[in-house]
Amino acid sequence: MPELPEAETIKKDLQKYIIGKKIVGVEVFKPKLVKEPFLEEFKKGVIGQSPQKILRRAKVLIIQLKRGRFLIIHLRISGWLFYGEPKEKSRAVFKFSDGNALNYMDQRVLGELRLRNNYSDLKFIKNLGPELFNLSYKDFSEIVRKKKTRIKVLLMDQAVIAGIGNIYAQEVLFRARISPLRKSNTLTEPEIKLLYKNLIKVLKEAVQYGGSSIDAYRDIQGNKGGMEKRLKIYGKKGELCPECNCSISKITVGSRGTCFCPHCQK
DNA sequence: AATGGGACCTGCGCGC
DNA sequence: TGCGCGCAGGTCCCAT
Repeated sequence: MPELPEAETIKKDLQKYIIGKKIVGVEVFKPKLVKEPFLEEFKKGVIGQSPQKILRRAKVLIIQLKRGRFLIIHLRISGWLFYGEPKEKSRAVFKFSDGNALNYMDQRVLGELRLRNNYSDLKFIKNLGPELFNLSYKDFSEIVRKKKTRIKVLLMDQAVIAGIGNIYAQEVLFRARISPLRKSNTLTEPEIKLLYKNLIKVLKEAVQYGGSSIDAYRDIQGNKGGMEKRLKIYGKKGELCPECNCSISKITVGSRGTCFCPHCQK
């Protein structure tokens, strides 16, 4: 679910709500979520700990604890966090000494919880390319001109640029008027410029509006994001294109559903 | 090397 | 009303 803007929203919320508080209890209702160490050791290691700092790398949340330990939360597709009363559908609950709980919510149970001494050698961290907001136009342009893969697949390749997923890839391509099927190395200089500009603009806009709540995603207080109302193409198959009034198409690109306007996006 | 499909899971909405 | 199917924000693994 969460792409960069949703993860960034959660990061800011966590900074506001859990820094310095003490974890006094942990319950895990879906043991499969805990990838390491073994469940009992995970619980023992987390209890008594206190979040010092919240980090984000791409779509992954990293909670820095004391004594050089890190609680790593990968939300995958349907994960989100809720701070408050323990919730009925929680997959895991971290109880704090102030009586509140950080609930790990995840309809599809595809997420991951890990307790480790480091995070940089985890596969889904170490293989990441540069963060989108740290990527210069020069570097972006070089990547796009060099690669032959379809542009949408490239945008979603975390080893190339970290943080973009299926919602924002579609959204950015629509705004840049580029077909998701175009081979990366066929983009012209003005197209690459427009794409870069929109990448930064749309993702910043999404952070500003607290991410997109298409289905499950909520912020830490359980509120919807504001960005889904501003999406122009994602999930709008059969609706009218806001630019040209043509019907919006849906195809599969990189084995993911992809909406686009065949008239506007060339 | 790059690409495509399936697996991992649950639950929703749709059509019959 | 009930059931089966397709589909969903990510990532990894395998076959080609």
